[in-house]
Amino acid sequence: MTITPTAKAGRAAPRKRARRATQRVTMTDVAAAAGVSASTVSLYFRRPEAVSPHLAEKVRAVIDELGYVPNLVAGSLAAAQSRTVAVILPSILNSFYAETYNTLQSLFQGSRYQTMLGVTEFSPEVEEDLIRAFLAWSPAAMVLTGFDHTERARAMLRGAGVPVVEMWDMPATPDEAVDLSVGFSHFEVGRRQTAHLYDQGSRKVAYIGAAVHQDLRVRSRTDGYEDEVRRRGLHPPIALTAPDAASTPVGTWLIDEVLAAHPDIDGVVCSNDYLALGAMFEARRRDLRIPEDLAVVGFGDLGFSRVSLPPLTTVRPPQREIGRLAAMQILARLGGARIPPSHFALECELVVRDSTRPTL
Amino acid sequence: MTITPTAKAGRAAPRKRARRATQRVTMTDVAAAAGVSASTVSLYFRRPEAVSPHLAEKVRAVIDELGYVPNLVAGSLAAAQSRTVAVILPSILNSFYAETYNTLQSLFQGSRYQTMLGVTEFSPEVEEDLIRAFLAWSPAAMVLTGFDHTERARAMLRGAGVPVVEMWDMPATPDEAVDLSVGFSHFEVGRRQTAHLYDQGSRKVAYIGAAVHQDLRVRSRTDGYEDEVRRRGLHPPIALTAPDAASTPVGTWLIDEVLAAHPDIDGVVCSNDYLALGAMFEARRRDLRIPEDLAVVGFGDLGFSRVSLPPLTTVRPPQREIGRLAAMQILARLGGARIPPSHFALECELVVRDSTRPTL
DNA sequence: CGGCGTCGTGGTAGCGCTAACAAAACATGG
DNA sequence: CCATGTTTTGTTAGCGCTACCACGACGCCG
Repeated sequence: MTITPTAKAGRAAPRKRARRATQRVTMTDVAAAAGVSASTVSLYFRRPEAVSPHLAEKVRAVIDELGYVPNLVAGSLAAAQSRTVAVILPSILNSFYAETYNTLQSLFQGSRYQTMLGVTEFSPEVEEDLIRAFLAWSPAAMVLTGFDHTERARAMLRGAGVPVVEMWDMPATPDEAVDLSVGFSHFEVGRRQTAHLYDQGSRKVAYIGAAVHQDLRVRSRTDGYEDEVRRRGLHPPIALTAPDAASTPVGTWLIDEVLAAHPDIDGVVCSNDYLALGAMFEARRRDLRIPEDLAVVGFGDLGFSRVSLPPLTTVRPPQREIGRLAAMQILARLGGARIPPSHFALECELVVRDSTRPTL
Repeated sequence: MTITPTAKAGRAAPRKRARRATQRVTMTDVAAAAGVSASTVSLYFRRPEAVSPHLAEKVRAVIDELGYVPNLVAGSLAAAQSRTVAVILPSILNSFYAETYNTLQSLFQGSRYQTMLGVTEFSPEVEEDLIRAFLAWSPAAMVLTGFDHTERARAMLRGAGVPVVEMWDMPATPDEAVDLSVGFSHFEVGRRQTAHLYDQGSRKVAYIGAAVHQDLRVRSRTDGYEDEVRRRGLHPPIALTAPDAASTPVGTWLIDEVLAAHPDIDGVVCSNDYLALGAMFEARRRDLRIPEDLAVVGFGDLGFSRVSLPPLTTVRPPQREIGRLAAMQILARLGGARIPPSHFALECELVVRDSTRPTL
């Protein structure tokens, strides 16, 4: 005879549903301890000045005593909006994007908004996923880099009903942007870098770029270079680009290739200061004099550019200013201002140093 | 006779509370359209394999058709936990921390967790605020850098009841760590950098460091340097440090100062490759030969170190491996594994290049 | 002094989802 | 074919907060 295993004794009357344990201090606890209603506590957080000083003091004391931390998840659900701003960057290894993020974070933090950062590594598909994920958190605003999104991403952004800022580029046409944008013309930057080399005496100027296929902004700078070369008409454009991310080793490699094919170039425009640094290392290794034999101009004005050997002429993008303007526009909108979709065009500064300035 | 302004007509019977407009597609909409219950849709998202293929197909179709995006805020509230991992870094301008973040993001994304990034700029107070803000989102886990937190921050972390990983350092005693940790000994790194210079023939080795007061890890490396110098007993330690963030210009400035006070040093340990780069630029500007007159060792193995002039000897920290291990431990815990608080000690690799290798 | 607007406070219905439970549908074995 | 498991699906009560509304207490004015 088999023994019935685990003969469960007659199950008790349908016991009360187990209350899900959450030992966390809630707003209701605070209200009870302070002898006020939950709405008063809520009001105290959202508009402290609307609560009488007497009660406010009492609430404050209880909050401190109990160590109450408001549950933002619940708050965001009830308000159908969170105090979160989603920021999407192509890369944070690129220090200019990183600096823009720093500016954004500190400005938003000052207004009690939390930033969430996502990194796409230049893939529009990854970007689409990130946008979807962030939107599921009902952010108060979205900040993106560039205008290169998938159709679906664009649709989600349009339908989100929150301020959207696209930064670090300029829309070709007004409706290329989803909403607001802050940036500058990379085409102009490329042209200006190139013109500067000719103006300093170069007669044959090449271009080296990295991540061109992923980063449309690099592409625009390349276009600016080609345009200026054609305008001068001294030689056909010589542009060599690598699919890899911009780095110093890639710079040495690219300049090596360019010099092999065109030993007579006397100037080179680089899509990035890291590339320029690599190019300069390689040039010196070949005993080329900079700028006499090869003038070099970069982009980014990274930390080392000021003190490299020789100091590097470069274009300084308004990294901080981009972040500041983006944050300001968003905060104004969130504050109720009716700002129409618009673009804020900034300028880059050409910082001339010895890598293009012949010593007399 | 005054006309009553805006004589509100006898207010209608307490009208039904205005339903807050939310045109967003909800799970209930999906359920209705698919002819199933909401919990089936919910189940479909959490454990698709538990739903019969027939219904799953139907649900999937409706989701696509309606473009439904689950509201994670509501989900997190109900589940009392979100699929979010908070990551706090001291800086993202420092590319090794940035690389660790990249690794974390991609690993967590693969397991459908979203990362939230906060940057402290090396301030424990900012860190405390960030921790408080993140905790209000009930993250599934927290990842921090180092062990230097305020007492309140530590208390919050202990009470959070979620996995906590502190990375990039080694706890002095087991209970210095809140929970899990992944890192390596910076003291050992400092010692090893110094020993290497002596072993390569240097007789008088100085140390330059940046951000020492903010970054305890730099402090540990400095201690390692001093320990090794004392052990060799050839000269007293010569350490010069700057409060600024590590950068190439700071490197040129520091080596300048050191050489002014101690013209006879023949080796320098740098807390960071950027500093080392600056030091090398300045040394070459003074026509010092590297490594014959001055050997240089850095830390970080940044992109340029491999191709600089000369290539830089440096210590390569396991940036990716730190991120990978941290993510693995957390995912294991979240998957139900019972891992006790523990430390994972990693090794750094000394990469010897020409800046310390005399050419024969 | 009564009516009315304003201010401060409290009551309460959701926000959209998950988890616990219950019920239904299906499978299995004697 | 029934008794007994095992899936699969449905029902419902919250999660902790905010927004809307109601209400009482004042201050003000004619």
